[in-house]
Amino acid sequence: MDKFLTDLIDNNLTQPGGELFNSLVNAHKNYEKESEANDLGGTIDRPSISEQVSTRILSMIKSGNLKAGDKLPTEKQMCVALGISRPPLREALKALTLMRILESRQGGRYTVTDLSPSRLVTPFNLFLSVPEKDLRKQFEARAAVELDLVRLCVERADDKQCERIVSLGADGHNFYDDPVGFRLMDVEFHQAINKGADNQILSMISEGLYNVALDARRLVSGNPNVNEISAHQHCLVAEAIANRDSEAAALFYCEHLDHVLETTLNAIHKITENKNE
Amino acid sequence: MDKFLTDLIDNNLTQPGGELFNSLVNAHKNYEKESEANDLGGTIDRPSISEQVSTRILSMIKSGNLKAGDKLPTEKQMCVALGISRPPLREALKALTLMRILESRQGGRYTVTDLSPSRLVTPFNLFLSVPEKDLRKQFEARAAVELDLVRLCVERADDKQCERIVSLGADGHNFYDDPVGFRLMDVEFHQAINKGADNQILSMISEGLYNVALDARRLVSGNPNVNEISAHQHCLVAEAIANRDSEAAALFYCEHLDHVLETTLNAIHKITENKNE
DNA sequence: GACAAAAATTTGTTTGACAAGTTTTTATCT
DNA sequence: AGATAAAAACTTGTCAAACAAATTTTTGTC
Repeated sequence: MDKFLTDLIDNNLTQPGGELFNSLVNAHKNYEKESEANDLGGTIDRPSISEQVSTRILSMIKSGNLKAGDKLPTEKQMCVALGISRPPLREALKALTLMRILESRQGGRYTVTDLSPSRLVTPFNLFLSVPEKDLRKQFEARAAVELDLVRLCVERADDKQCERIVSLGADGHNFYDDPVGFRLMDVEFHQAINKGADNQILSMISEGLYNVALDARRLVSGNPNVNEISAHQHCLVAEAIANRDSEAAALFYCEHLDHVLETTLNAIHKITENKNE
Repeated sequence: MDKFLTDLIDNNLTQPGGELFNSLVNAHKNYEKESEANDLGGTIDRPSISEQVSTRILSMIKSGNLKAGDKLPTEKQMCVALGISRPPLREALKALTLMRILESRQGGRYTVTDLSPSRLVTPFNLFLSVPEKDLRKQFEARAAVELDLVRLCVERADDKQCERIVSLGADGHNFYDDPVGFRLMDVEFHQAINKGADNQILSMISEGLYNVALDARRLVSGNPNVNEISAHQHCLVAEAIANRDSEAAALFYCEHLDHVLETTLNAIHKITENKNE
């Protein structure tokens, strides 16, 4: 654990921001001199300590000095190592916590999360939060991303992954009357396809879009008929993937998206009608 | 400005997390009673104040109560409005600052950034911009999104928009030796296509991916030969769009992406070779 | 040696203070 | 009266010390 502290202070000096952090360690005590020492016209907008620390920790994760599951030293230790006080350090730590890069519990220590894409999507769906008016465009975007994921899945998934997709598709028939169960299965099904496609970036985007649409989906998943059709379409997609038929898989998936969109729009219309009564 | 404070406290109660925040406003003063009042088995892992505040502000941005460019009240005002002390509030504020959602200057106030995808993606190119293996996947994702944008553009762009795309494509020939100018033109060209496609969600994703790749692109855009080929491909794409030939446009765009990917990979290889010397 | 209670440790929060930069006000001069 | 510069007020950035709440470690007992 001591190793972390030394790394935190003086490692990766070649990386951008390294020299900046060195000046940080010397703190602001000799700050009057810094202005003339830093005469290379560099940092006009001196970043705050919390920013420097958080980018520092991020760069340690990037360079592999800090891996998923690692425990950080205590706040006190980091404070004395960096020569700063607790509030700025905590600001940096909490910033990384909000980004789902670190986790903390009162009494315990800060730990690095698994850094899985599903965890890191959170900020992405910030600008994906769109009113239901744009539901069609939302599904247009999903079609672009997810159809490509399906095609990639056909191309790359191994037999084991195909099996899982088929089995998840078949599972859907058991959840016609169980909205929560059906949604959970649905998530699993889509994630299995994403995993088979083996492109984290696209998966991340897909998950973000999926989560945005999830509120609306809650409206329709209570309908057994809708679920039955969805389950059937899942099976068709799964079969096509297992048969390595890219075109068919994309086609069936497209139909599935259309179906979900239509039923969602219907549900929204019904609700707005009821409201107007 | 007063409006913000009232909104911050008691708006959007229907949103998830709303009731949680209400209990926050009442603070921990009557915390002993909360345990029996909160008997519905709810929050076992009580999120920290800073987390609650930051998600609160985020939800205000999502719901439109807080728009780009808005100034926040002072820390003091927010503290008394929420009934919390400065450090937790600052932790929340700095977390959003690190995510490029807020900006702050010493002495000034916190302001909401323009919330552009290029800004919000910055903290994340940490994870995406690293190894060249991921570069291919990155371009795979771009292909999925941008090819669809091109197809939509062919479908929806009016004549005026087509003209602009063609003219921007032709402009490229003037910037073979001007890396900065060429990149600016490149951005305009892509944005013109995005605008013609008329799907904000896909445009945002595309812009985000584009900006992630921008660091790498800086490496190659200094090469006049590369720029010449790119400009030529732009023209082909623009022509196809103007002719409403969806297939051709997608094909040429695909070639363009391949070309950029290849030249970028070459540039990276050269750099790593030089490092090993 | 296993288990429960107590102590020490650690994060979460509060209060108060000062430094550094920005904005507003005030005073002065033309 | 209006423009300009100095000064005051304000705001964010940082530090310090303290306590509350939860966890981990130690200790004591059986």
